[in-house]
Amino acid sequence: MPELPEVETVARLVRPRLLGRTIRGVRVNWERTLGGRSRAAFGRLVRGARVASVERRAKYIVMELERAGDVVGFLLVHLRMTGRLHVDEQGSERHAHTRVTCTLDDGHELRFVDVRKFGRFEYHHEVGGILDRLGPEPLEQGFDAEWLIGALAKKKRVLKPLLLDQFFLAGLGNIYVDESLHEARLHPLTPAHRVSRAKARALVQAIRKILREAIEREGSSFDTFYRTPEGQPGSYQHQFQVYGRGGQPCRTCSRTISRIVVGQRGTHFCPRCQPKPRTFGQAPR
DNA sequence: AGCTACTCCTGGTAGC
DNA sequence: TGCTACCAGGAGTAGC
Repeated sequence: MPELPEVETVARLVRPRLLGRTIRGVRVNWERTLGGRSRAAFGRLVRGARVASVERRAKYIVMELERAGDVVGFLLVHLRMTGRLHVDEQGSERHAHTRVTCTLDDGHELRFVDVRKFGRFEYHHEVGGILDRLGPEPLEQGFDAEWLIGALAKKKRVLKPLLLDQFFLAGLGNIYVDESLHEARLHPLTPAHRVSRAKARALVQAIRKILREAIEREGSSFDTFYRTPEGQPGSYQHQFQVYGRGGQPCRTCSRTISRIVVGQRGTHFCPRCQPKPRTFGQAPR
């Protein structure tokens, strides 16, 4: 699933191909991808606009659109499970699951391909209302041990769903939460307010390290879905310590990795490296 | 506040 | 071989 490292990789690769390009035409093959706007309205808003910037915020790719030098709106792209962005030559073979196509003024097309149709390719006049509500970026300044210690103390939720919550912390998904919790040696069911200061510090370091390494390897590609816009798979999946490794030995201690379900999500951890905190699972006394 | 369940989707695969 | 049933899951929502 595309998470922060995959989305960052996509943004970096499409940016130089889109900056300064003007969108000449739009074709929509699956209207729901537009997030509620009609094909006609979407086409009207986007046609003739020029791409002024391509950035990533959380798991969104955000493109500023301008007309006559003024920013008039944004394309907000979310890959969800299986979304991919391609910039291909016009007339080149089109992927069967292409949902939205924007023809550009340089003979290329921006194509949004998405097998499972969960992804979104939306136009918004403003994005502040959406993006400002999200939690901090894990690789930027607002995310540090001091912040996390304070934030965890206020929450009674368990770590796994809390770290998946984009309003708490932006960008993590199922893979990198499991990997980060293993790296920090924290059990996924640990209540947030019971995480020690030392463990919170370890978690900050773990998240930053894992995301940086994953970006360096251009993300993870363990199935046929995620590819970089160059068509290349990422390679971080070879570094997985726990994700998708239920029943296999832990690479740290050789104990068998457990797979449980937490909040409808497959959750992988090492019972020895990530022991349960003392007081739960036992009868209160 | 925070939990569960449900929805959106389709390709892959297990089981027969 | 061909069929059915089930699974994966990010995010939004409803209900408790």
